[in-house]
Amino acid sequence: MRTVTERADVVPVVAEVFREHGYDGATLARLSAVTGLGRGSLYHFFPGGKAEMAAAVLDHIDQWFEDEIFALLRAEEIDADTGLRRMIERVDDYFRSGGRVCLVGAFALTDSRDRFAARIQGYFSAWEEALVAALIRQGRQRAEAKAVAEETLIAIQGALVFARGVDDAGVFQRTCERLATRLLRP
Amino acid sequence: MRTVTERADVVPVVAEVFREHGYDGATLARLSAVTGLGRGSLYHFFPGGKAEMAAAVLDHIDQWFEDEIFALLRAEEIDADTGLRRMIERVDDYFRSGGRVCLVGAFALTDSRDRFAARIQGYFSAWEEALVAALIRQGRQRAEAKAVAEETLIAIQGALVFARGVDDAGVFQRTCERLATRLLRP
DNA sequence: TCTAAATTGTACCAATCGGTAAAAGCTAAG
DNA sequence: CTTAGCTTTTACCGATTGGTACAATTTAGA
Repeated sequence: MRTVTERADVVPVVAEVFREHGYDGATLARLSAVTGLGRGSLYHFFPGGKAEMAAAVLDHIDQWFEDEIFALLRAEEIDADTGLRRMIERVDDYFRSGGRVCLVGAFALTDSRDRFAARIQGYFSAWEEALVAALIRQGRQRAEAKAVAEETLIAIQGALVFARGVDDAGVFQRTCERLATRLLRP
Repeated sequence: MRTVTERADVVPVVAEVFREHGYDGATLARLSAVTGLGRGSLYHFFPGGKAEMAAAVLDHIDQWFEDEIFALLRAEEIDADTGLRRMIERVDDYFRSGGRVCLVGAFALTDSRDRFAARIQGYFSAWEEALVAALIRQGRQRAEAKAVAEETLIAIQGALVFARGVDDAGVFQRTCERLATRLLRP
């Protein structure tokens, strides 16, 4: 091991601070405390400060979804239904059945959206396009596929907000079940 | 007029600051600037400071939805379908077709939820219950009504997040149209 | 018009904000 | 063992944070 701490190691833990507190609520003091790194070390890894940390977190999330979900939906060697079923499973797992919030969705709601507009838009668009591809491979018309994909992403984001609002994990699980019956061909 | 400025006058303008910037992003400097009131005046109307302002805003929103939407859904003298149609119209109007965000939803996503958990939960529950009442009056089974109501609130919240994320007002309008066909009896 | 209360402006507070500089410590290659 | 470069610590910066105290002002009722 060349270094005790690597930038790659600190990104996921920094991500949870942004996820739970939002951009403004993620103070350097908290980021420092939770990573165990002093301000100096933090600025060594992220010379751009808070903004660069948040950008790195968004890139990290993008990459995770690309590898674990989008690729699955696009892969020709995987049955479309199988890909869609796995997407739902992994999404349910990733968001801990609604116990975890979508960092990108949370950023989209406040004025932190303006700062990271391109990354936020990229996340949603990439997901939507991958979903459309799978739905078309399933045999659907492009128009129907686009509508279903949009509905799906809306349901996931909405379920995360609603589940947190009423503090009920059941909301997200019921949504995942509904999505399964709506997405999978009978 | 007894006073030039009343607490009731400042709540709506303060609300927009919380809506656009979130709880942490709504600084006293901004609240003071946008209301035209100095810190002293702000603390005269809201001795509890920022937390009391946010609480007042949440109460104000609660009241608006109660008067303009929930009452409509519960009123026995109004046809259930009519009430549901008007709800969709007023929601579309209130959220400016997705150009405006749900303050309660935004609060639910960060740790500001803990501070205002009861009010946030109350907002969502009241809406859901009013919706269920209208759907039952429409002739649906309670179980189906609950499922449709939950789906509806999820769709609204999700559409607001998604619309802002991809910066496309069309998202919210399409969602409203979908809701109309799903909620109204043919 | 006088007075008491409601309202506002000014000045201030400690704490924390994001960010910086540079010395000190550590690691791995030569 | 030296050295060069990565990493961390420590101390610090000015600006801004939420909040307070209180005098000055305005208002409404007698």
